[in-house]
Amino acid sequence: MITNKQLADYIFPEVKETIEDLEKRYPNRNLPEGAEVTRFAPSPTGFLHTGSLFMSMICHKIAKQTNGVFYIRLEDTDTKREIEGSGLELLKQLKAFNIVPDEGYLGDHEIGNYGPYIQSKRADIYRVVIKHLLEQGLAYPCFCSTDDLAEIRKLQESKKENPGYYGKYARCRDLSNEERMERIKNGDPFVIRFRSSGDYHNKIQVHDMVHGDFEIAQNDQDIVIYKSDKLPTYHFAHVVDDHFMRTTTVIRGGEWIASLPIHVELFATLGWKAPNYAHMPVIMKVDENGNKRKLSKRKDTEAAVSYFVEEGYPAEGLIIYLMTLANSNFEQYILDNKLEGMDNFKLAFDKFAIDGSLFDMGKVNFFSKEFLGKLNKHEITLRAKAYAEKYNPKLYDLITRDEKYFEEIMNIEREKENPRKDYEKFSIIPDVIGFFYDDIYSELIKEPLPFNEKFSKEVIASTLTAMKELNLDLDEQSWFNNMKEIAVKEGYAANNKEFKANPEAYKGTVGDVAELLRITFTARKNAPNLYYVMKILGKEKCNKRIDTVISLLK
RNA sequence: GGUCCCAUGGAGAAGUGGCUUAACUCAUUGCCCUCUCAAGGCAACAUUCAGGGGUUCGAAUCCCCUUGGGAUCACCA
Repeated sequence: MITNKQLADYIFPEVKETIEDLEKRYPNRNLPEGAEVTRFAPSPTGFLHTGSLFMSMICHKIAKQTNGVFYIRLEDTDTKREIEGSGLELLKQLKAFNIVPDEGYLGDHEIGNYGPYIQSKRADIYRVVIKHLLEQGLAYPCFCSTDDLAEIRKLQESKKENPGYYGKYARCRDLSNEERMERIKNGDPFVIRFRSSGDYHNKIQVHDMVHGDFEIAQNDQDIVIYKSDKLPTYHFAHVVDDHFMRTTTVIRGGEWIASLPIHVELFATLGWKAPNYAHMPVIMKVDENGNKRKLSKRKDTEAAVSYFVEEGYPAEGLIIYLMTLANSNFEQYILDNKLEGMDNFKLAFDKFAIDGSLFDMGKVNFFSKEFLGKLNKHEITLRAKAYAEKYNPKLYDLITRDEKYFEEIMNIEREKENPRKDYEKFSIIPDVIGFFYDDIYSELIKEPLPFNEKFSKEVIASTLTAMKELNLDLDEQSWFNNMKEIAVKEGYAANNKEFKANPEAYKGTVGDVAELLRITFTARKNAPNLYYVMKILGKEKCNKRIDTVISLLK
């Protein structure tokens, strides 16, 4: 008779280590009381999803605020879906959002004593545990093909029973070791399944850091733990890795709640203490039919973190927004603290929303504007330049033509208590301030200028000509008074009141004059403060633009 | 369909039996300021907490039902 041990040895002859060896190799971490060891465990299947950024931000923050450890583990056991190079890209993206792991996979190398941190490189570790399970009769090889599985499922559906590989449907569960051995020798492809002792009709009590306590049916599925490609499945790898990497709290998406019974049983069977779990709400979006659904990378631009990077959103804007989604009291905190950072904010699991909330682009814009608004001219220029160099040649060209000039433009109404908040992202800068540059200006004035139709060409021309005398060397108030004086001389009312009292007596008001000038200099009706626009352009250029516009009128 | 979770305004939410004629933030709208815009200031926006029953002197808050929404049921993670 063939024993479990003999079978296990036959399947994994090369595995000599035991679980005890692994326990020694990965000792408990020596950390202060209350320190959390968290991890972000992405699959290298593409670029960073906004939901993943959300998750990793939380893991990072929780570890930081408890003086714990935040590490990254690459879950690359699905070789079919793997996209070459995306692991490195993931790390770069995280770094752009100031999420830097203390330990683990770093893209091109790894640090830490609990590695390897790439699952495909941990095959030997999984095998030690699987061999142990095999020896104990807690796992067994399964030879069922996809067709067999489909057949089982069909049968179950027809009988309205739960689908899956369990109980009497687990055909390979009670094969004799002789038969198993023979089929393996025969070269039959196989997977290894965990032998569940659970009963679906029994409930287990589970605890979750954000959901609290709830009941859920026991697992009774003999899940695959070792695939035919000799790599573990998620469930198994999670249990083994988080145990030996000594994770204290597993922070992951709410979609994992349903498989919690599997993980609970696996931990219990192995005699290991399960980590705490914190299942996060999933970020949602309303689709065309008015239904909520998960933010989808295929359908929603805002689902890809790269979108925000390429558009030039400040990383802080998105992070602040995501933090408000995590703990809604963060919003008040960050506003009270003038967006100065979150180091003193305590993220609490029990303050998380349980249901997924809708992604609100408007609020991302708001926080981004706020953030960009409080940067000084130097900082915003540096950031804009760094962004433009990578993603926006047009903007990069504008900045590098004359960085000081660009800085002054950025500085319009910036150095004050409540600065302008014109930009939520760098990519819109050229559209907003392009008129400051002659070549863009000359493109803009090819379109008809939006002058008020009540003014004849002659009036516009004479008014503009008179305004050439406007003194720019004054402070703002005196400058405006000067403009008023000239305007009055030209037949405009000094203010609205006077104009309204006797509309026939005037061509218009100073406001109209300011508008004429604004349109002349910027080719638009709306622009930043006229005084600063003129100061930055300079007297000479202003008068030149006046001449240009007058010539266009004819 | 089974299992689990959730349900306060356009959005994020506070609220854990009386302090709530429901806070705060974004969005929207209006007014003020004003050379336009941005910013700023002020105001409006749920007579009511999905609906219905109950418990209670008293419920958004506790219980039940209904309805609606979400998650999940792979050799994917």
